[in-house]
Order: sequence, then C-alpha cells, then structure tokens
Amino acid sequence: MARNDDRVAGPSISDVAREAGVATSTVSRALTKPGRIAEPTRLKVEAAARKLGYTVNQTARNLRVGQTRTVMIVLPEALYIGASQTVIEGLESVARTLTERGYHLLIANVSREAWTDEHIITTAFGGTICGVILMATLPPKTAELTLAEAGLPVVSLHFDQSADGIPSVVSNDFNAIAEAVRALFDLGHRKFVYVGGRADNYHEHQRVSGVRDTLAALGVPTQNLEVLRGDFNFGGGVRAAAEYLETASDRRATAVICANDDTAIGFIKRVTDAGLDVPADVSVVGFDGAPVGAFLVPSLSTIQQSTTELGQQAADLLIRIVEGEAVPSNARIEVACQLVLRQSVRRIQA
Amino acid sequence: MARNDDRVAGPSISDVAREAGVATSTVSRALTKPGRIAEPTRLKVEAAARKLGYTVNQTARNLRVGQTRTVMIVLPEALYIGASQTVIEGLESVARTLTERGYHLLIANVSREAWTDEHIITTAFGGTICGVILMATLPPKTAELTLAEAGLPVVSLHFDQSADGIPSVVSNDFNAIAEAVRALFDLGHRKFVYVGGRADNYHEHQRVSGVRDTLAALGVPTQNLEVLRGDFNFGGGVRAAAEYLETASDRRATAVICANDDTAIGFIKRVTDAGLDVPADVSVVGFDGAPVGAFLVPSLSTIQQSTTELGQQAADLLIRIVEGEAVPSNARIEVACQLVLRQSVRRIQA
DNA sequence: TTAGGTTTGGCAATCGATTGCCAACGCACT
DNA sequence: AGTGCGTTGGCAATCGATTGCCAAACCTAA
Repeated sequence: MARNDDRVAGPSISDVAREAGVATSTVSRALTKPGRIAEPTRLKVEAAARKLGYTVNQTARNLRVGQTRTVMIVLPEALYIGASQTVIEGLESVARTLTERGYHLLIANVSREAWTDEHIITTAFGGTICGVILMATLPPKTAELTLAEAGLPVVSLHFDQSADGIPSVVSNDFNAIAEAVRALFDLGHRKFVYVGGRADNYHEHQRVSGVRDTLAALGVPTQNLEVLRGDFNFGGGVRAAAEYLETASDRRATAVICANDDTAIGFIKRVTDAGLDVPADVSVVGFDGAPVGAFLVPSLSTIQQSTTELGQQAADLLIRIVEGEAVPSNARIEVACQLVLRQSVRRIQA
Repeated sequence: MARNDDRVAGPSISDVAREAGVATSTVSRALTKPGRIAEPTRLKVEAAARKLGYTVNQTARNLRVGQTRTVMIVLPEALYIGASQTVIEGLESVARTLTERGYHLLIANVSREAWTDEHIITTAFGGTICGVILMATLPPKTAELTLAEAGLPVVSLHFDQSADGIPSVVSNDFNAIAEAVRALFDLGHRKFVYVGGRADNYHEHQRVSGVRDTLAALGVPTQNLEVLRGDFNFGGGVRAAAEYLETASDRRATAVICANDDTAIGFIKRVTDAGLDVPADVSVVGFDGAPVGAFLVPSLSTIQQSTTELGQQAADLLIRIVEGEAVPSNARIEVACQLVLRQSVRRIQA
C-alpha cells in the first residue's frame, strides 16, 4: 500500500534504531523503561534520538497502550462572561493541575446545544480521552448515547452530583451564605432582600435556602425577607433593583444579598443611578469573589469561592480515578468559601 | 502477544464486520465513503454498527490517515483574570468555531514557564495535533526544539507576527486609540495622561504611539501628554493614579487614556477614593470593552475589541491552512475596534 | 572448563482503522 | 457464447510504538 507521503515525515522509532544500530524494541525500552537497557546502549540511543530530533508519536503510542492522557472538560451552558469568573478560574486551575501531571486538556464545548452534545459524545466514545471533568448539571447525551455509557471516569466540578454516582467537588454554598447573613444581622440589619439566580439552578437552591434557614434561626420574621428573581448576570441585578426601588424608601430592606457578583454589580449600578448610595442607603453582598470586586466604587463585599482549590481537587480526583485508585462514586469533596466584607456593607443603627 | 484486556473493550470494526457478514474494509467504506458501497450492504453494516454501539476509534484512525482534527491553543503568560476578558472571549470564539467545523481544541497552557513550554513542544511534536493558535508573543521552545520546527500550521491571534512568518489576526489598536484621542480632543480636552501597560508588550507599542501621533497631528504640545506606567491590571491603574494625584489639582490632565480596562478601573478606584469625581474632575477611557464596563459607577468608556470576530477569523484561517489552502505566511487580518463613550467621559469648557 | 544464572537485545505480534489493488460478479451488446 | 466495462467487496499492507517471549551474551562460581 502507498505511504502517506504528503505528511511531514518526522523521524520514527525505526529511524532512530537504524541510526543507533539497534532494534526498535531497544529504542522504545531505552527511552521509557529506565534500567531495562544497559547504560552504554541507552546513551547511544539517546544520542541518535537527539541527532534526528525524534519525539514519540503519541497517536501510535496511545493506540498501542490503549489509553491516552487527555482529559475532556465539559463547560456549562454559557461561559457567563461577566465579572464573576468561577468557570474560567476553575478551567484555569484544572488546566494547570492536569498539565503539571502530564495530562492534556480538551475543551469539549463553550455552550450547550444539540450539536455540541453530539460533539461531546462522539469525543467521549472516540477513544482519544481518558476522563471527563463535568462543569455542568445537564448530562450530555445524544438520541442514542449518553456520556455515562462511554464508561469513562467522570468528576463533577461546582455541582454536587454525588447522589447520581458522579464524584463531585463543590463549594459549601449553604454555609457560606449563612455566614454572610449572620454577619449582616450582627451589623444591625433586620430587613433583607435576596436576589436569586435562575429557578432551576443547583446553586440557587443552596443559596436561597441558606438565606431562608439562617434568617429563621435568627428569629427574623418571614415577611422581612423578600426574594427577587435575577439571572446570574448584570441585567438580572438591574431588573431586581428596579423592582426594589418600587418599594417606598422608608420600607425598603437595608441589606441585599445577591446570588452572584454580576447580579450585585447590576443591582448597585441601578440603585446608584437612581440616586441611592451604597452602603449609606443599602448594604449589598455578592457571591463568587470576582477579581474586580475590590476595585469597584464602592468595593464589593462578597463570598469568595476558592476556585483554584476547587479546580485542583477536581483534577486531582479525576487523575486518581484514571490511574486506578478506587474512589467511591458518591465521593464529595467540599471546599470552604470565605466571606469578604468591603465598602458595600456598613453597620446600621437599630 | 498479550491483549490489553484491562481496558473497556468497545466493539471494533472487525466485530461489526463479523456481525454484518462482510469484510472490515467494507465496513470502513460503508461508514465513510458514501457511494462506494452498494446501498443494501451499507444498510446491513449500519444496522450492525448501531446494534453493537460501534463508534470509530479515533486514535487508530488518526494513526492510519496520519493526521488529526485537533488544534492546540497556546495562551499568554497569564490569563489576566480581571475585568478585561479578551483572552477568554478569544478562547471561547476559537473553541466555538473549531467545534462547529468538527475540530477539537486542546489547551496547551494557562501560564508560560519552562515546564509549560516543554509540554507545548512535546505536544506539538507528538503527532496528535494538526495546527496551533498562538495567543502569545513569546515563541514556545525548549532547549532543543522550537514550535516552528514542528512544521505545523500556526496562526497568531491578537499579536501581529506576520512579519515573522506567522499569519496573524489582530485588532487595529493604533487607529482605535487615535479615534479615542480625537474624540476627547473634540470634547475640549487639551491635557492628557496615558497609562501604559508593560514596556515590552506589542499592544503597548501600538497604543502609546497611537496616542502620541494623534496628539501631534492635532497640534497638542508634547508636554501636555504625560505617560505613566501601568501593568495591564488593576494594581497598575491604582499606582498610576497615585502618581497622577501628586500633581497639583489645577495642573492635572483632564483626560486619561488607559492601556486596558483593568488599568482604567484601578485608576478610577484610586482617584475616587481620594475624593475626585469621574467624570467631573477627570475623564477616563479604557481599552478592550470589558463586559462589566457598562455596569460600573460611573460606567466606563472604552475601546471595544471584536473578540468574537477575532477568534472566528483566526480559527477559520487556521482551518483553511490545515485543509490545504495556500495562505501567504505574511497574511494579516485586521478587525476594527469600536469606541464606546459612557459616563466616565464628559465635555469640558475650554 | 562447565553449569547455572542474569542481563541484554531482537523478533514479531499487536492496537484499530484505512486503502491500493485485484478478483469476482453482473450486465449489455455483438 | 464471448467480449468488455463498471460495480462491489475482500485481501493484506500500512501507520508507529509497545511488549511477551526467547536466545544470545555475559558473568560467576565450582
């Protein structure tokens, strides 16, 4: 059969073998099995390889050994390009950890649609990847196949899916937001607004119940909490603020907790444009710890997620599974958040 | 020799062939060469494949055909996680375009150090990728090898490297910043500050000379432009602002142009904390078009880069090269920016 | 010198899919 | 029936590296 002569050749293992005057098997072993080949021979092989500029063909290697060192990451429906950067920071941290450990990272998607799921599944079944980091709640699937059927190790990042058999690495949203609520209470606040995200979202459940339960525990009556709908983005915060402004000024809540920083930024923008002052008139707390928060006017109080830690843990967990460690499928690693109070929050007189 | 029996088997092409009662070559052709196999046979093969849940093993396929459909992206020294999101938006756009066209995207790095370059080069020579999107000026290399030597198609995104033989897709920084300077001039401003980025940066050259040349053309004397050093991040803006505040208030510039939005945000933060008002006391313009800009207090004027268009063009250009189109190595695609004036800028009386 | 043991390196099968070449077959026309 | 042409499907080589098995080479000790 004809060779693929149109491709950039690049020396192969047999070229090195010929150059060094040994068999291909010896080259392979000299390069990958320390101790298996006598030192003088090994040196000869290495010299030949260097001289020819040889690098191993990973495709051939992967085919032979039946596995790769490439991990696929599935990103959420949208990248939420705003101020909150949990997805990106998570991606960065995962990428760094995997690269350090000699793995490759493949981005499966940057949105979630029928055709991207098709791509995800094809890739999962294509034999080129060895594991999946899932940063999404929607399980990827096509008409015929699901991700689970590919039989690959999967780890969920940000979303707790341990109950569905996917080991997960998550923040403790509930505790974090509870701490924020208590802090505001301690500063004298008694009337609250919570601006949520999307109703069906995992984080939304965690966060809104964190607010509700904590206020109840503190003895704050239910009617002193108003829940407004946001959308995890700037616009959602703006709309919620417009609603907030409809209340007579002497009956407004003094503390506003937002489902994320983008929402908080939108909220602050709208009420400031309406002539209110943050924090003189209303204290605002966000969630996520967007890097820009410290440099806003006023600087934004927030609940900082340890995105780096989260990504690292997820990548590490996946690698352990890939490398054969027995990890229970309901494993759940929880990473703590940190409350950061800045200018957007102040004490009020009772 | 022993089989790799520890791996999840998954049906292979020969299983399908047996099931359908034909040869493996027929299966391969039935599935990939439309028209080459008689319709009844093709149907039989397809049924068998579906029954067995067969998907082609991409590793084997890639080895045989001698190429892959995976593109590697090399990111800059740091992801600059701040408000400016040109890198991320570019990444997203590249990923979307490649995925749509059936290519895979591999992230090579999230920082640039000796060991990441090692990883980049190994990957480039590993035969698993077919092209590179370069979002960095530093050419990746190890002690022995350079990226160029891998003989892969490369396209540069954001940085003009067409003079070095790498087709490039870039914004026209120079023109964009010139337009901003003229707009400020038309609003009555006569005394300017430019807060730069890092001295050795490609964009920095473009932008600072855009400011200088335009002011000269407008007849503004050289001493009416002060150039301060930033660092493309919030902190750099804060430091530049501190320097700005040292000037007596009646001799300060009324217009400040920053090398990017992060710098502008840091600058505004610092002067606001010092009691100045933006834009009453000083007008500020950023660069990049960070999504959060519209929701800041005051909302930020900026020069918006068409990151989506940039990423798309880069991915498209690379695919064309990969698929054999003859693209001159000094190709240079320029994408226009757009000046967006918001609250941070105002007209002043002469 | 020889038996026994340990290195060392080579042979060749193997991973799974693709594809050049060719044989077999069918059909039409003479 | 024979010739010619177009279709269809099978054989087997090939991509490049890994690795089980074995034999040759070397070493040590009796």
